[in-house]
Amino acid sequence: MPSRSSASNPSSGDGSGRDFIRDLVEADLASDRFAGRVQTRFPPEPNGYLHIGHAKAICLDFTVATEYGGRCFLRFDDTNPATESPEYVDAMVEDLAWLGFEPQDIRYASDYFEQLYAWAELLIERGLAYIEDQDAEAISVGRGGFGRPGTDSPSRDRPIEENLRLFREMAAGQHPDGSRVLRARIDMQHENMQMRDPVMYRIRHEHHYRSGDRWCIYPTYDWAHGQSDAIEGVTHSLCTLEFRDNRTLYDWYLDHLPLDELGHTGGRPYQTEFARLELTHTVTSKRVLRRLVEGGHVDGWDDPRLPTLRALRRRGYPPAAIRDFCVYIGVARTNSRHAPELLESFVRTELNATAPRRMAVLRPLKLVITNWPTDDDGVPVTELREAVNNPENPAAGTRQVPFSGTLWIEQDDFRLDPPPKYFRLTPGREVRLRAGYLVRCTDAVTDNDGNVTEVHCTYDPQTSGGQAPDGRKVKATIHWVSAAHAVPITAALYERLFDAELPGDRTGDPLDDVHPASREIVTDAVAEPAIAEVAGGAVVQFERLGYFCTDSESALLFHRAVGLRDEWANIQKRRAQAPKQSAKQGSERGGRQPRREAT
RNA sequence: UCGGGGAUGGUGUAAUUGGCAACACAACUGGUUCUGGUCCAGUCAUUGGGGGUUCGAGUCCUCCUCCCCGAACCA
Repeated sequence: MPSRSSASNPSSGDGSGRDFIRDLVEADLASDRFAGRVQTRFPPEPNGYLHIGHAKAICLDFTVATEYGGRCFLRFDDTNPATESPEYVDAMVEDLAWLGFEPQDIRYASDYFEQLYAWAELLIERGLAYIEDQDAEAISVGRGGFGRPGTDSPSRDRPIEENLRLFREMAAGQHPDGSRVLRARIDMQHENMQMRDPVMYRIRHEHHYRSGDRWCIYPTYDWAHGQSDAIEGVTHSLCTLEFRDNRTLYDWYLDHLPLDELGHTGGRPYQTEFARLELTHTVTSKRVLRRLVEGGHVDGWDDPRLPTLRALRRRGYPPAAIRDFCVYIGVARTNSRHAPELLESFVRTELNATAPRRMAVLRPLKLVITNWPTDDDGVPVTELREAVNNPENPAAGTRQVPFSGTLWIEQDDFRLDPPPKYFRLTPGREVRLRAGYLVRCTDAVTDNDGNVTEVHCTYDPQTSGGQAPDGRKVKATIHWVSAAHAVPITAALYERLFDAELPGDRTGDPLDDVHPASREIVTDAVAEPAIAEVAGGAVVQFERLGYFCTDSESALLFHRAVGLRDEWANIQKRRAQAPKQSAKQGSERGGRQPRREAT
């Protein structure tokens, strides 16, 4: 797995660093199609927040450009004033920077409205566009359907002069919303629905966050996108698979425009499609995300359970992990859905190397060392233990952790009646306290209900280095926090927001699959004193528990980014389902097919 | 129904373009270890189905099956 994190060799699963898009770019370079230029763009509509799905497109657009010495612009595809706003523009710029990409320039499709308008008049003059009087429904009917040709609109043969006059009237605000549109005059019988006289302009008497009230007609996506690419000098216009059919139209528009006037060297841009990134148990649809936020299912657009980039940031996912993930999954023309675990594995890989270690106890159980020394006043001695900050990185140094006779340990780390393969503390057994001593459990105190309230141990003063002089071994090392020095913290533990692999697949509404207990707030957790030095937004590893990110607004609130791999949890899981499995096989008599864990 | 795209293990991505099916995630086995973490070693697919061409097919031909996208004045 070393190739995974070596940024020098971006790979697509096989470590080759090649894919069909890079093949195309290299072929174009070899044939000098664009006079040696490579230029891409990331073109979001500013109507929502960037999410993990965008991250893949961003990584592709930017890395393809930079790998070949080209450039990549951020372009806001702001052609629909009804849905867009400057807040989203700012958020996208910010999130893009956080992800680690810097566009050579920031552009706006709205800056091209004049040019688009001029070109539209040109197409009208050439008889390639006309003003349509029919309403949206009539247009839809006239378009026909799959396997059914469309029919020409009565407006289709309107004289050029009249088209020009009406178009100018539309632009001048003389016609109400929805009364007319400008359509390209292509082919109502075309087998590709996109080519059946697509709409180029619609009337919207609406304020645009950038162009203000200059316009009351706005270009559609298809009429704006390829032309914006051409204006900017884009060479490779990368987009997702569902735009495949739009490509024919993209080319048609560009073929009928005087692009030479733009002055770019090399040929005109062309579109290539790749599969978008989808994750199981996850939803990226803006509509659904909005319902989650507005319906109070999550705390906001940066709730750590969401797939938005700001949520991942708040949760503690390092941008490098997201980038590595995007490079790793590669680009293909096959729709695919990845399990979030894969992303998590990149998060662990990154954080394992970088996150400082600390000790914290989520569910405290009191452990008393009965032979711990006291001073002359009978107060238990406090000793400073030296703990390694990151075993993966010696340069991270060490820190002092106060140790004394009364400690908090994890409830999970003690059992009165240990199940098989349980290595942790139990009466009579000796374990190691991390960075401390070997301790042996002598007995435990229980309350009236039989719950363990306190564990008694003796420590071996000879084992300060963590090893016993006589060479005896222990099977477990557990973490702890000195009770007298404990800093109270709050931890937020997350499960996936949706328990269904494909949210909404069952009932049609993804919200029906919202996991009711996707977040657990642990309020009585404690941590070692050094936790206070951790800056907001920083990520630490709580040893044996996982990676936790401090909330930027609340210093002692920790979001768990991801847990550690947990073999003990797997053993318990297997044990829990084992009886079920054998019962099932017994009753089925031939059907083996060992049941796979569905997660 | 028409057009477009696609199908390789539990999952995802590869395969020098007709030549030993590779890498990773997950899982499992063992080793190392002051984190049941990390690390190391190992196990886990004859490529959707049928037929054909070939010394040789994941790759070429053919028939079939299944999946995704497309009929906004959204992008």
